[in-house]
Amino acid sequence: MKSLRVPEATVTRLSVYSRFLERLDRKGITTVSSGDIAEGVGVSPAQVRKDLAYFGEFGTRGVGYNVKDLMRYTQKILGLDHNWSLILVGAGNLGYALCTHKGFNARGFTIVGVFDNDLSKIGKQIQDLEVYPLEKMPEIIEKYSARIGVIAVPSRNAQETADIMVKNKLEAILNFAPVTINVPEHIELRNVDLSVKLEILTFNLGLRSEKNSSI
Amino acid sequence: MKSLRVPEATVTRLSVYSRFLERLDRKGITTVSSGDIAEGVGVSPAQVRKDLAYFGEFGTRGVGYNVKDLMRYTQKILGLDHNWSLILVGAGNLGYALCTHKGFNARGFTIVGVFDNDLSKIGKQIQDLEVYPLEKMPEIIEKYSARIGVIAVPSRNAQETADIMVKNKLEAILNFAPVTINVPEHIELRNVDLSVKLEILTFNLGLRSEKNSSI
DNA sequence: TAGATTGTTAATCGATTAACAATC
DNA sequence: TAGATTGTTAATCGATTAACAATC
Repeated sequence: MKSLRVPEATVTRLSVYSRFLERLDRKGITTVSSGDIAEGVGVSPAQVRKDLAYFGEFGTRGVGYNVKDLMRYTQKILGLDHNWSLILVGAGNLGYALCTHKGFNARGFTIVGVFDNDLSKIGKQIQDLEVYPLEKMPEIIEKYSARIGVIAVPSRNAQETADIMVKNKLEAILNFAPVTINVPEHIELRNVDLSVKLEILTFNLGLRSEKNSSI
Repeated sequence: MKSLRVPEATVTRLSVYSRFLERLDRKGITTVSSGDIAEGVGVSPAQVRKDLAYFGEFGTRGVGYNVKDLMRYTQKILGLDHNWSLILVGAGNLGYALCTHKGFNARGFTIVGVFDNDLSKIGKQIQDLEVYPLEKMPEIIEKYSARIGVIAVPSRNAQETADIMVKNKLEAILNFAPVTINVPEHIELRNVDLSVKLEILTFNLGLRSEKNSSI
């Protein structure tokens, strides 16, 4: 597996390809072409081949790709060939939702600890997890070798939560709070903002209304 | 407000600027420079000015931008100057979570109807919303002039749900199911995949381990 | 006026696409 | 072999950045 600068968009698409391949595999389909994948996920065939080319040669000229093999390759590339333990901070509505969300487990992500400093939440049970105070974080991280933290606290507490995660040696953070947080260079940080995509929709609906009204 | 091809990344950043400006406004700060915004949200000052330039001239040379004004401009551009009614299909864990999520309301999005075809879910109460059967969708869309639908059903039901939304004249769809769905050209569609960003993190952590092991 | 910061142009950078030789 | 599809190069396209004139 080559190791060079891969566009983040490529990694995102790889994740989509991976899911598509899983579906084909479940259907019992054994071979796909870049064109099939492209059509299935809504990109160009050249894009599919180029994305894969960052990581190696997985196909057979004149034939296409073996579904099961390519599926496993993409999963391996994305790090989905083994389980990941997640630490989650914030036992509010969003935190609760993320804990009960089955999509994470399906991709090999397991939330192994939920933390909150709100006394009214500590001790509560979320499925088979008990909400712990933040002090218990190091212990759980150690126990499950967790490397990734998920922030599901209100915006005003997001930065301090990130700081604690960094102090506790987590290496990557997924932030659901709609606020910019700062972490040292060596920490991987990504934000998921649940309403940004909605705002893109409303932006586009707005553009559309303008066009109509100007006719 | 000019109407030209605006990069989607610009719209996404605009949403981030908007939130940052709201925060400054709450703090009572009245003026910002592109450099301040850039530092606050982690982009370059040129990027900030360029993004704003798609929509007009909002600043004063030598001075900067008026926080309150720019905040309102960005909100208006994003369509956040008025409320949007959302229809949600899928009353499972994710659907429940989205209904109880306060972040939507904070940005002017109100879920006005929750639908599911699962008999065990119909009639249930999610906060002040009752889960209705899908047949009731046209009525609710009409009543609240909803234009946007949110898909929170399992992947296998996502396409049919989208089809129903299209048939019911919704104009935009936000899809939380991790599957590619097809809609007519004139429908705005965006996907939110809760684990894609996690996979980018695991991809990067994987790259890192490789580097370390190759030392 | 001097200092600061915008708005905008031109240069750079990077990603996507088209095209085709390689090859099954 | 003929047909098909990959892997890869070169061309295109688009977005970001640097730089600076405009101007408060």
